[in-house]
This record gives sequence, C-alpha cells and structure tokens, in this order.
Amino acid sequence: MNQEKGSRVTLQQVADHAGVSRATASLIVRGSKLVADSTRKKVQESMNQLGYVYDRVAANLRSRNSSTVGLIITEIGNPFFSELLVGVHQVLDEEGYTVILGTTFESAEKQDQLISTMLEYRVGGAIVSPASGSAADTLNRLRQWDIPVVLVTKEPPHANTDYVGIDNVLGGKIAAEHLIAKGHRRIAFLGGPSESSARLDRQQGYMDALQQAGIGYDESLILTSAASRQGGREVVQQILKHTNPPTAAFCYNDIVAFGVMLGLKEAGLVPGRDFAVVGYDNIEESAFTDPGLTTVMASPMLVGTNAANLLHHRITSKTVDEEPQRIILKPELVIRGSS
Amino acid sequence: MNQEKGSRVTLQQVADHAGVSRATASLIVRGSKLVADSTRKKVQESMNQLGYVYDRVAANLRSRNSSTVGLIITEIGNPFFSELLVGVHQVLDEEGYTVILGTTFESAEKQDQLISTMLEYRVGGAIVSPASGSAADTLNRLRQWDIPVVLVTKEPPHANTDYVGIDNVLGGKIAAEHLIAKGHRRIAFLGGPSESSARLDRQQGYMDALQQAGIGYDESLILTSAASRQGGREVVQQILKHTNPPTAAFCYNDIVAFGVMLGLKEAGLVPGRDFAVVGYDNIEESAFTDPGLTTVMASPMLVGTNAANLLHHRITSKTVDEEPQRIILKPELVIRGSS
DNA sequence: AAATCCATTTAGATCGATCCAAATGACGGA
DNA sequence: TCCGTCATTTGGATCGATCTAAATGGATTT
Repeated sequence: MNQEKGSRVTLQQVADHAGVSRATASLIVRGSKLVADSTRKKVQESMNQLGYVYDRVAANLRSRNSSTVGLIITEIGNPFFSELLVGVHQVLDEEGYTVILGTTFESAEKQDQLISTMLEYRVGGAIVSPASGSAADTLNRLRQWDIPVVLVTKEPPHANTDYVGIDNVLGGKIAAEHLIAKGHRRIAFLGGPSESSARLDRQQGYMDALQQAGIGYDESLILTSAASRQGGREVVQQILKHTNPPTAAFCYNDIVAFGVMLGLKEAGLVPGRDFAVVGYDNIEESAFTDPGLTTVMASPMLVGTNAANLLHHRITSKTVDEEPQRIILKPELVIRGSS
Repeated sequence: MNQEKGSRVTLQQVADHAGVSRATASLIVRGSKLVADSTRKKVQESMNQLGYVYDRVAANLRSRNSSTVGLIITEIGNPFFSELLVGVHQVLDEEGYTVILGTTFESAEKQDQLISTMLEYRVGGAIVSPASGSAADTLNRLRQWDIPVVLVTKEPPHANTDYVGIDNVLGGKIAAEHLIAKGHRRIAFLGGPSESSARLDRQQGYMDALQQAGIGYDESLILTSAASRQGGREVVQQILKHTNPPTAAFCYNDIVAFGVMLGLKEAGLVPGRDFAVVGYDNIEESAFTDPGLTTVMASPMLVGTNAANLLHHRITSKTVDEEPQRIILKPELVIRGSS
C-alpha cells in the first residue's frame, strides 16, 4: 500500500520482492496451475503488500488478444437501446470483457469515426446497430481485420454478417391482425424513419395482414416521422385531419406511440376508447402509461444477450470464416388498455 | 489495402515501405511539425497503401498517458443518466477520449469491481456517480494512483474530490414553495432510496420551505420507495390510505412522479386537478406526459458536460493536488399541468 | 576553409506484460 | 551412483509504439 504516487507497481517489482522471476509472477496473475502452491502464496502476499494492479493494456499488447468489445448504437435516449445495453453488459461482464460504447445518433459519418476508434483500441469484436443510411462497406472495415461483428436490430443490404434481430415482418403482422380482430378497418401505420429496414419490414407485415383480411392498404394512412415522442405527436395531428381518418394506428415503436397517445388526448380523444393504439418494443415504460400500451414485445434485453453470446462465441472460437448466423427472435403481442 | 487478414500493419512496416525510420513515421502519426512536408506526404502515401491502423494501446503503454476515461453510473434505465451520458460524450469525444462505461445498479460491490477494471485499463480519469451505500474509501483507490476523479449527482461524506451536482436543497425548496403558493397545506415527499444523499438534501429543502411557511412538516407524509415507476405507484397507493391524506406531492424524481401520477389515475384521481404532483430532473419525457409534469429542472446533460470539462482539465493540467472544485448547478422550476 | 547553426532524421532503449524453449532440481528405479 | 521423469521455474526475445540524445547535412557566418 505504500507505493509512489502515480507510478505503477510492475510485475517485475512484485517478482523481486517475492524472490521469483517475472515469468513466474506472470503465471500466477493468470491463474496458471503450473506453479507450486507455496510460491503462489508468497507472490500473492507480495502483490498485496505492494498494491499491485494488473496492467491489462500491456498484457493485451503482448498476447495479441483483446478483452474489450465495441458496442455501437444509434441512440441512447431510446430505452430500447438502454435495455439492450443492459443485456449486452450482463453477458460480457460475466465473460470478463470491457465494453466501449459509442452512439452514432444515426449519422453514418459518426459511425465511421467510431469504427476507426474501435480499431485503434484493438477491440476483440463489436456489436453494431447500423445507422440508417450506412452501407455494408463500413462494417467490412472491421471484418477485414478479422474482428467479428454482430449486427443488431437493423441489417443493411448485402451485409454478410452475424445478425440478431426481431422478426419485424411477423411483428407488424400480429399488430395489424390484432387491430383487425378488434373490428378496425381503417388502420394507420405511423412514424419512424423512412430508410430504416426495421420500419420497412414492420410496414410489410402490416400490409400483408391487411391484404389477407381482404381490406387492402391505403397509402395515405402510412406516414413517417422522427422516432421520437414529438414525431408521434405531430404525425397523429396530421392523420386526424385526413378526410377519412383511421380509427386505429400501429406505431413504429413505443416512443412514437406515446407521442401518438399524447396527440390524441390533446385532440380530445381517449386512446383505447375512441382510437386504438399499438406500439412496438415493449419497453418498460409501456406498462406504466395511461392507458397501458398494447405493444409488440421485442425483448431488447434478449437481443442484447443473444448478440453478446454470439459475439463471445465468435471471438473465442476464431471461426470468422464460418457461415454467418442469423438469430431472429419471434415477437409476441402484449395486450393492454390502448386497444 | 492488401494486408494479411488478421495481422496488423505496424509503423515499422510503413517506415520500411516509405524508406524512413520508425521514429520519423511515429512523428508523423502524431502530427508533429518537425518533419519535412515531402517526407510527410511520402509516409502518408505508404500508410494508405498498406492500410495502416494506429495502435493506440501500444502508444499509450509507452507514453504513459491514457486516452480513455471511465464513466460509472448507477442506472442506465433512468433517462437522467442517459442524458448525462450524452453530455459527457459530447465533450470527451471532442477532446479525443474514449469512454468506458460501467453500471453499478447501486451495488457497492459492483462499483468496486468496476473501479478495479478501470485501473487495469489505465484510464486517465473517471466520472463516478457513487452507489448509495458506498464509502469514500473506494474512490480513493483511484486517487491513490493519481487518477483524477469527478463525482456527479451524489457525494459520499468525506469525499475530498471534485464534484459536479445540483443544489438539491434549493431544488427541494422551490418545489415545495411552489406547491405552498398554490395553496396546498398537506404536501407529501415521496419516493427514492433512503440512504441517498441527493434524496436527503431534497427532503431538507422541502422541510425548510414548509417550516418557513409556518406549516411544519409531518413525518408521516415522508415515504421512501424504489426510484422507479413501480416504486412511485406503490407509495402513492399507500399515502392515499392516510387518515389525513395530502393534496399534493413532491417526488424524489420524475420517474417516481410518473408512477405517482399513474397511481393517482388508478385511484380515480386526476393529477393536476385533484392532486398536485411535482417531479425532479426534467427529463425529456416530462414534457410529454398527460398532464405535463411540473418538475425541477436539473439539466442532466449540463451536469455531464461540466463534469467532463472539469475532468479534462484535471487530466491535462496534472494538478491533482490542487484544491477540489465543486460545481453546483442551480435548479429551476418548470411549471406544467400537473400542479 | 572551418565553424556554427538550424532543420530534419535516426538508432537504441523502453513501457509492462507474455511467449518460448530451455534450465533446474527432487525423486524413484536400474 | 547414475539416469530419466516430472513438476516447477526462468532468461531472453517480443508485442507496437514513444522517448532521448545524438547524428546528419545543407546553409550561413567568420
């Protein structure tokens, strides 16, 4: 405990203090069972006395393996991602990785920057939720260096990479089917950024359901917006001015749905009675709104744990050239008061 | 661009390719103006051709300075922290740092673990929101190694460290004064973990205001809970059973306040009409509830940017022994429909 | 022509660990 | 006593960069 301020205690110093070689001390910090119990005890005693702190940076440099992984998401403000992040941490902390977090705010340029940073830090792998406009090329920069990448939530075309996501077509479909079963015939699809593959898939499922029910879809009831509360609020104000307004809406995600419900209240309508609303994601908050939000459960945390497990597998088994894996989680409908 | 898969291009290889020494190449990647323009161009050309990627890990090892900083928070789920995180990133990304994030979930043990990890990764500094039960000792482990630490939001007793926070006493006071001015006489203080210094300060301000107004406080109207929606919901159910129930509540934070508003609705009361609610933090969502939440604006992002700036200052100016600085932001009341 | 200066470049040691192949030494068997 | 075996320990090279102090060489001064 009595070290010089600011200067680290090195393994060499520990070894000298304990009267063994640096190599032996190194074996001990790595928990090797090659060393005799008596020496192990002696060295550990010295480590405590000197206040030794393992230098993972130096170790990683020599051993050519990294104990850090990158996590790139598009938005921290969205609880979907904070829950996903919890899932990722849960698995990776356990396995001894340290996570470097980056947020792109949906900018492809920022995403590129972040990938450069992660390369410079020698991350062992990365979990990436690609920014909407970004091409597969960017991601290949990582794979080019044999760094495993797992994509989550969105998949740019031609990205030949591991992917963990949600069956968005199915999700859109069960949402729309639910509203149809409730007797609605004019159902809007509201919000979300137009370029997002996730949004397009949900829209596809929504349209499929309407077609199959023999209703057909009305292009004028499909509107995009920012994926925010404010976006939802604006887009519902707009749809209510429609000459033949809908009686229900399926929203891009829960956040948009909250905005939609707020917009409805502001227009004097009661969500769940005068107008049905269905969201997507089932973030924690959805159970606590008034009325509770009917939504498609996307289990962000499960996406996170799956992605983390897959990445860990790739990193340890060095099988980057193996066939890419796709894990598609099946969404389920959670019915609450809003529909 | 034609490198062996998996093996990095080193500065040595770049230097050989360009016909200069490793040292010169090193000067160039660091942007030194000592080198001639002609050589710089030549070497940069080689870097592009070979696809060189700077190895920040090796560089940090030799130069004994770190370009990473640790950020330890208690909860990612709470938007207060995700907004704070955005603020921190905003400043530190700009300055060229990389952030390692850790979440304690309010566990002192986990916090200890995270600090160990950050030490092992040679972070240049850390921003920490201490877990409620944690002592100052833990933090001193970082300072012992001359690693600057900036505390945010909470301050354990005897932590002789830089601190950025909000004037919680004042915040509690203006919240209570607002409710008193609205004519309320029985005002509850609801939710939050009992050990938290932030909570105690807010409670202090609340009690001060009541005393000064000649009302005095009633211990039975002060209740703790988990700092979650569910916590707020439960605690309001409880307080409504009081023999002489309050007509207004000041809540530990916005999240608790949302739970309180939900609980009121479930009990058939309309927040803002039958019962006034005031929150704390002014997270984004507070403007989008029904009714909008009156709350004490704590500007989490501003806390983040201030903490990041202060930390950057400490890291660069090597003045760890300088008098600790305390930045206390003044909160303001944001009045909306809930009161 | 020699000395001085300045701008640029460089060799060799170093950061703190791991890897490898080889050394050490105790022990049992021939 | 000598040797092979096995468990343990070790020195020296190495990861990919930076640091230091010194070398290089052309221009300018004396």
